[in-house]
Amino acid sequence: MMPTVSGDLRALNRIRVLRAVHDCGGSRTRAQLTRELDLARGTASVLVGELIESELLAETPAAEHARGRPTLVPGPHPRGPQALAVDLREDEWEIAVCELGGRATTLEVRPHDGTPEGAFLPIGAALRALVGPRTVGVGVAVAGPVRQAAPGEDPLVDIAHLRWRDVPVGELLSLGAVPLHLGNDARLAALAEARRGQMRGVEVGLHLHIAFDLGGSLLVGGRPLTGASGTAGEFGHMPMAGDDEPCLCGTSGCWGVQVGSNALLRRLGLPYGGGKGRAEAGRMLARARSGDRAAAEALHAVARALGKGAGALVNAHDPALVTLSGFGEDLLGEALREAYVAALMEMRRPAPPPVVASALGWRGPLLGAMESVFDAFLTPNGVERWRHARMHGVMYTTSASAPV
Amino acid sequence: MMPTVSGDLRALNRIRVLRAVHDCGGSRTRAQLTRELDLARGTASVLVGELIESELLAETPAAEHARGRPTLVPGPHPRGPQALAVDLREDEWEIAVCELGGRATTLEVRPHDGTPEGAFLPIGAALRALVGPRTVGVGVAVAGPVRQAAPGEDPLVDIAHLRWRDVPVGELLSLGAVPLHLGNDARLAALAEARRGQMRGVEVGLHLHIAFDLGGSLLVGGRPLTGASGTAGEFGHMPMAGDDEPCLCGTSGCWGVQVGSNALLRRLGLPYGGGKGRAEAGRMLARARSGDRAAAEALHAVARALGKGAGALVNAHDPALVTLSGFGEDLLGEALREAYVAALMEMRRPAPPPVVASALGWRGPLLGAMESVFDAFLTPNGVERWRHARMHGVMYTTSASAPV
DNA sequence: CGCCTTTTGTTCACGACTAGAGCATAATCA
DNA sequence: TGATTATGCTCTAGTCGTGAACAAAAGGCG
Repeated sequence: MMPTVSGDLRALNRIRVLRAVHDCGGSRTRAQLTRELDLARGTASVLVGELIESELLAETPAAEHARGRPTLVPGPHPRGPQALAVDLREDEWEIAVCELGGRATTLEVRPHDGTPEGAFLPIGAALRALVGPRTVGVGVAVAGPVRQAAPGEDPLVDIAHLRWRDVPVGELLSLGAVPLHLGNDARLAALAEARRGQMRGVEVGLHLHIAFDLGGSLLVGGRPLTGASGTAGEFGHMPMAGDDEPCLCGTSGCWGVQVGSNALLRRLGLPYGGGKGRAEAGRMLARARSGDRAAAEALHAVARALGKGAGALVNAHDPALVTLSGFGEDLLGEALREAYVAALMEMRRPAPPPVVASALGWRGPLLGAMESVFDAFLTPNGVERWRHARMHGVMYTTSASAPV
Repeated sequence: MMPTVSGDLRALNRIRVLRAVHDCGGSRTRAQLTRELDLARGTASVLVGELIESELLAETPAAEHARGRPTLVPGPHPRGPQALAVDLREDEWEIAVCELGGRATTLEVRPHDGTPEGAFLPIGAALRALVGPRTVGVGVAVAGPVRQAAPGEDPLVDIAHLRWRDVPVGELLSLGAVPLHLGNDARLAALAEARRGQMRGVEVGLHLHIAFDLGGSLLVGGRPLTGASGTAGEFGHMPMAGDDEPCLCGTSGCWGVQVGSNALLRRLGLPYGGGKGRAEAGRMLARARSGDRAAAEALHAVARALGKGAGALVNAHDPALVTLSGFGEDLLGEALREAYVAALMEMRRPAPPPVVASALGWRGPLLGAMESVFDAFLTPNGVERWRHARMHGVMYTTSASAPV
């Protein structure tokens, strides 16, 4: 992504325009974009013209006018690029179709039986029915680490709760040449938060996604870190809780064992694990809110564990903000805050990074899956391939026949 | 750093050439560089010509010839940019002068009395005597967190061992308009390791620097993360050791309390802390190597603590490699390795990231301080300011009178 | 010793890009 | 209705990198 010739400049500026339109959800006028991106009016004219011609953007009249000549609003083209996004949780999955600008329309929500085939074969069938000439990629959020041993190899998924080991999601989905972007749910929730949530404009942030257990991601420069093989953010498997309980990951004392709906149900002596108990956990949270002593005590214990670990992570990574998605919102409160501040180094206590609820809640992973597709598309390669495909009337793929 | 006009292209390519020369230590021929950077011969000709004219590079004849016309080797110019680098440890400091390409010449090594004034006033005097028209910045590595509350504000330093709080290093050094780059020693050791050590070419790596206690840095894309206020990498203040001993940072159970020369001496019942005991710790390590039971047991306990925490960090961040500098090299061995693997998630055990000794050892922080200066210099702003200064015969500074 | 081969440095015509100015356009305001 | 204002469009000027043609400086070889 380092331009060396003037042709690269044009490609880069095309992407700057598309990215700006996408990030603002198609709400800015062309004149505003021109100023924001510091382009000459003539340059913007040429750029937008090209993007309209290649069916990447379409302009609609602006609703409100000031004094001068009315300006237009660039937004998604009716035949423009589409991302398919999937959120696969331990107990159900959801598919949405998304356009440039970030509008996501949920098409299907269905439970699954907890086996890789039971989950991914129906998802694959549903996706294949949706793929068309507008599709630029499929993004899938899964509730476990996504591991890519070497670049080019198929990524594998493990979900300890469900006893999934080395699940070849790509094979099970059978999407052919359609680009597949697989990602961990917590990381994708963080990505969505960075683009359209509380993390907007935050240089360094920590996002924690609490569902059955705990996942997270460190956001740097608006992008979640991936690690060498794609499995960064497994903060739950650091021994920060001070106990020695065994964890399904193969070690013991893991922080994640103490945080999440599994931990809550375990503390209340209820059955947990295996991807079951989402509704039950919700009921317990409601009871805690309405004064049930035992439920409240369990919730506070979980909140304290979350706060302590969050404080330790803040010590280590110095984020400006901490956001919580999934059940995290329900854990916010005095118990969390006390444990959090107590875990902070004295140096950080005068101005502790705020801990706040995610703006996207449970929709984070799905929206992040969408963003991961558009992130791959809004690159010189991606956009040039689209233009090439539109010029020659072929499908958009990452393989062959496209200019490198 | 996003080019939009063709002039930015030239500036960017200038930097690509300078960066390549710097990173290879001035060992590549012009023809090699041209191929590596994928430039046309004509372009390279113009670029190098400009860089020589502005006294950034000088060409010397290549020692060995192949068949054709002999090529030249671009290297540092005799009147070219210089960085001053300082490594401030708890007990002594060192100053070196460095040129483009990375050659560092140590000028002075002196002990200090452990007070901010006792350390920084003499350093400031020494630096002011060295500053000249070639100076493009001063880099200082300090053995504690460097905190910048808001951009533009003077960074402050805390070193708990020495009871330093909010030390205004910039004021004490009084360097006037010379750009000052202050950094944590562990982070700078990681930076040096990424540029000229084992971390070369590693996308995601974890570096741990063990001195009196423990510091570290996560390397992403060849750059150490800094955090929101510059204090990322304080991994030692996560409660990963499983104990509850109080830490000078204000909390308890900190991993860093169990790792480093302070921990080693404490386990042996010897006096420790306050920036004293480096030599004593060295003697104990030698004793352990030569078979002393008590010393070996203490060393192994420290190594196990280091291994356990390193494993936890690898679980969380998924690096491809872990490097150890300072005393870390002495802690490598079976005790560390066992604790390390035991702390890894089962998923990571088939191919655990190697844990190896740093290539730069104790020189890491100093060389990292140098790299931090050149990192700031090898940017469009930095190089354009140098060219501007050389054209008008003025000093290089970050302030005023320079083109933005 | 002289000539051919090989590799590198230099020069220049060419195409591509953006900035910026001048002009056209389409609304609001008085 | 005409002045004002902000925006879109068109065209020229300046800059950049490419790539080909040419010059230069060595080694290889008879």
